[in-house]
Amino acid sequence: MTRDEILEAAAQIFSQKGFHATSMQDIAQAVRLQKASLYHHVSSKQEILLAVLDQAMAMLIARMQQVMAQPTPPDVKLRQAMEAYLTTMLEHRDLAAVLLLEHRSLQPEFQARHFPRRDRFERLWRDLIQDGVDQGVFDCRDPSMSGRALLGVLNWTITWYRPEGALAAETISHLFADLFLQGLLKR
Amino acid sequence: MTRDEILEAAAQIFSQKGFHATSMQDIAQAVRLQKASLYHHVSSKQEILLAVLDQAMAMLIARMQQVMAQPTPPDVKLRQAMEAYLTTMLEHRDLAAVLLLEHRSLQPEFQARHFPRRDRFERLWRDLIQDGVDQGVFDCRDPSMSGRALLGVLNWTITWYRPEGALAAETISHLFADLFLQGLLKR
DNA sequence: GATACCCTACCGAACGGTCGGTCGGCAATA
DNA sequence: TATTGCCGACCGACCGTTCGGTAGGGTATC
Repeated sequence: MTRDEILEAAAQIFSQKGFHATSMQDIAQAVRLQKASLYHHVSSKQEILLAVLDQAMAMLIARMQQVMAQPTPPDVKLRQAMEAYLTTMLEHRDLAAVLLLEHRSLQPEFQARHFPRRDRFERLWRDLIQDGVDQGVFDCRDPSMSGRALLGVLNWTITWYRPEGALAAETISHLFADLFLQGLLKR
Repeated sequence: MTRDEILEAAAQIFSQKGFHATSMQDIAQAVRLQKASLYHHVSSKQEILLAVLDQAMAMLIARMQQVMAQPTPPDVKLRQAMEAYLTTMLEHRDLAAVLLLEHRSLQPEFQARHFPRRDRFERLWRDLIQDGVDQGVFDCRDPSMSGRALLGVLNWTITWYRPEGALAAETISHLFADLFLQGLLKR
């Protein structure tokens, strides 16, 4: 039994029942250990949550920076970023769900460590949109608010997406990208 | 002390700390009662949650049906619906936050009662978009997915909006409506 | 080859504390 | 006298965490 296996199991149960509704007993049972044995690998339940959050952020940041670093036109880059973000999230739904919905269960000292990382990540999106505006490709009154809208569309997906559903992550990301770039109105 | 005051206080604390992190003690303290006294007004903690969810749904449905019932062009109606939804949500942030984020803390029997109502509500949005497509005002490949995107933008607002921020609910709703209808691309 | 030692992984039992919820009774009102 | 609203005391269950101990494999010493 490794620490990573424990984190993975914990993420799965956290994403299903929520952090506070999950007991150390639940996690121990999932990895077929006694709950006392968990403390050989982790120091507290809060530490598990923080580690899961860190893992999720690291994965998303790595995947996004690949896209962001390319010298691509803003509209194409936005499409790529959306696809990268959505596919990564939906491939690791447990991690993503915990990241997006359970961060408020962190104790304050850990939140202080986590929030700056998250803010830096969200700024990537805002900057991407701002670039598009500066280069005359995008037209929008409030780039910061457009960024929030975009993250809303993408993040909310975690609340309704089911892998057995008909649509693949790529398909969804294309539909969302078309909608977000072209708008709903007929032209 | 009335039942409604208890529900209101509970909603506020639920929205702040989450359902499972909130104790009956917390709620009692907020309304300056002893914990035992709460049970004179409500039958269980779960019942409080269900009541709060019901209240939130009822409020949103009432407000939305006013807009939906009008014989207005789909694009205008969509703008109005977005504004109605967002202003109602942000005026009653506690209720809305519990509705959107805590429904999974409901015990299964109560979820079975709640989810159909929520699904019916979400179908209102999808139908509105479908109407727009049928009337040739909207252009979209997958109305159901556009509805999900729209609800994502709107619902996610509850996670970042702070009333002391610069933007009023109406302003935000107008920005989102422009973005959603026209798209981000310059034309 | 036998002995002593240590380390990793694990477990059973128990800790203090908090949880949601119950119960009998008190005081005010009608 | 009956009812309503409230409270103090209490319950069993479960919580996260700690502790002492153990099984087993490696490893250095004799």
